[in-house]
Amino acid sequence: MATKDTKTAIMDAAQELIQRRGANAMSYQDISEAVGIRKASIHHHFPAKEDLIHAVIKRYADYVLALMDELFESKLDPAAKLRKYAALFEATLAEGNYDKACPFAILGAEFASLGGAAAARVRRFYRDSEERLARVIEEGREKGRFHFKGDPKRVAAMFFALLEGAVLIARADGGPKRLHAMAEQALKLLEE
Amino acid sequence: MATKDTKTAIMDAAQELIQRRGANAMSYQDISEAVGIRKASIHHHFPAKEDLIHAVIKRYADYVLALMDELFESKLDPAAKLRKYAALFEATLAEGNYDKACPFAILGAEFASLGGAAAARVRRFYRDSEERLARVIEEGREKGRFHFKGDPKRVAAMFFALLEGAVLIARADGGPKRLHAMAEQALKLLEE
DNA sequence: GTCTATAATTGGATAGAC
DNA sequence: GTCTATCCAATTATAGAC
Repeated sequence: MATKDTKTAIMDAAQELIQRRGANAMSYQDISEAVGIRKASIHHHFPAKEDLIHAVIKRYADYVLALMDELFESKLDPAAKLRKYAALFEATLAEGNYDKACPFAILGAEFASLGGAAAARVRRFYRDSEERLARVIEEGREKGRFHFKGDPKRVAAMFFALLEGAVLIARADGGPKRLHAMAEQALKLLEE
Repeated sequence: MATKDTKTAIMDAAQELIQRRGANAMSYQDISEAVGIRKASIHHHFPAKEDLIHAVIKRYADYVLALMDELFESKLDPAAKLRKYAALFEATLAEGNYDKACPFAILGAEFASLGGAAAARVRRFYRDSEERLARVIEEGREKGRFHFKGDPKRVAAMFFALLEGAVLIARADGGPKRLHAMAEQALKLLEE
């Protein structure tokens, strides 16, 4: 197998930098050093920084949403599905130096300085995630595993916001274990 | 009354920029234009950008934590206390162009590029907020208003993460109403 | 305390050779 | 597709006059 092509290597480096420091704190110079090529070469693949950011988050969204589909369409118990979903956030934070967050948590904070295409992608990822979560939560209620009043969509939005917020907070204090505790507490409230 | 002193005006402008765009996307030039002074004058009050960021978040933390103390020590019902607390986040988002978030949600995302003093403040604000919330949540359980299994501290951490995440997500999609719906759903789960 | 002027560096981006 | 060389704007920060 040929070594990873340059375009992919650039996107990988950019994604890591975004997850650790944010898109505003990421420069072509940083990527250049990580990948081992010159700044001008990055511009060949991604003419503007906005193009690179957009490509990275599109790839990430496609990947995560496909993962969610696979997980949520499985035969697992609805509670187990949500636990495995939450574990994805924990796994991200547990990588390397405990300083990687979900890119969409970071970009939510940097929303105002995103280009139009990237901003639309972020918004869409929020909607797509919540929509999928809502189906699992509804399934859980129908099967008698979850007990709550109100719209499953609202519970889904709540659970999603909790995880996105928790990944930022736990990164600053407590790490993956703390993130796990927060998600688990929400699940307990639903299961009660 | 004399007009607002320059130092305060600089901090006000910086805070707004942080809440809208983030600390990394905020420059002395932006502040200079907002306040109507020269860049060099800002350096007289805050020699380095890190000093300014630290001053702004210290002031904000002191303000919010004092507000929380006043609210949480009142005679209100514990559920009403949490609803009023959540309303603070909604009010922030509802200001101006619906694009202001809690500074500590933004700075959680920018955590890696913060100076040591600012990072410590952010961490401390998370802890202080959760500690105060935990007391109200415990009070609610003792009074039979909230029903849940597990540690009140975990519920507090969950509720806090939910609000910090929700303010970022709702800013991108749905606005204050959506933020309200998410907080309300969490309260319903506690009250059930 | 505020200004002008300027330094020193970094950032995103382009032209053109190889 | 990658490189060298370069441009231009922005950014943080300082020196020194008023």
